[in-house]
Amino acid sequence: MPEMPEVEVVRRQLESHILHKEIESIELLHPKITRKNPEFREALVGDTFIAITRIGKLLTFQFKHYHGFMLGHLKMTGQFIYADNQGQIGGGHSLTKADFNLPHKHTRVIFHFKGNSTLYFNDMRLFAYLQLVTPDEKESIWAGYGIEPGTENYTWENFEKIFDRRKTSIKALLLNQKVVSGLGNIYVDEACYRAKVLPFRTVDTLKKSEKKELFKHCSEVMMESIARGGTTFYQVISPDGKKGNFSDELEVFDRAGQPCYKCGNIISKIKHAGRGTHFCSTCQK
DNA sequence: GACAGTGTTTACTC
DNA sequence: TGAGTAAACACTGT
Repeated sequence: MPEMPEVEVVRRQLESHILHKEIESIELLHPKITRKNPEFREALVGDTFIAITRIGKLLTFQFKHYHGFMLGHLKMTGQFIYADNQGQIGGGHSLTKADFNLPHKHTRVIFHFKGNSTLYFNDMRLFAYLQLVTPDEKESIWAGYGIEPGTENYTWENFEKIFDRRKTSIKALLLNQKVVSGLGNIYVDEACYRAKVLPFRTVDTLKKSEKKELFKHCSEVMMESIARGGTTFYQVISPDGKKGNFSDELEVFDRAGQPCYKCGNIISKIKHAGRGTHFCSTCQK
């Protein structure tokens, strides 16, 4: 599910719940999640999370003692859920881990903290991972990411350069994490709609004014989504067990066959760049 | 029951 | 090097 706004919401909630808590034990329920690293548990038990950062959709955890990082990627269906020592999800509202049947058959890793709180890492499809890396590995992985909305390197000067010598489609370019980091299928479709460009156009046909619109809306759509807790369709994704409500703001994604809010034309859906792609053929050129 | 589709990324082609 | 496709997997919806 998650794109950058959803991962950022997860990061913030994890930060508020698990920092400075000592890891008492770890249950590894599926070897693939930790990339079959036999030292995973041994490396982290007794240690403490001290920082959680993010680049694009990649979470990066830092520890008090372990000299290295744990990278966490949710891919399509990964989720973290936190339960406090009373079993309350997110540490104190009406939901409990019984409401989520935790742990369940898709729970892959469980962190037990001193004081009896728990962090569950669930993933249905087994694409997600929690991986230990050295500081050098972390640096080189981070260096591979493109410019990211909401950070200082997301400037018009840098954005304009991503179109140089490229002939791929707008959608394929914006989905490429090495070029722009954080955008996924939902927000690319939404940004193209707001910028009034068709996502399958090749980037060499874009006018400067259109590139400027994309620059603006790629960032705006993600910032608005973070403010609303992200986009959630049918799975709860955040450690607090709460749903984001940015799905109420989606103008084209998942709206195939329904009328465009601006012109009333029916929203189209095609497959492009290997992904479901939504657009209004009247509003977007 | 079979099969297409799913929000990500990467390895593999050409 | 860039671009397109399939595959990793387990579900849901038709």
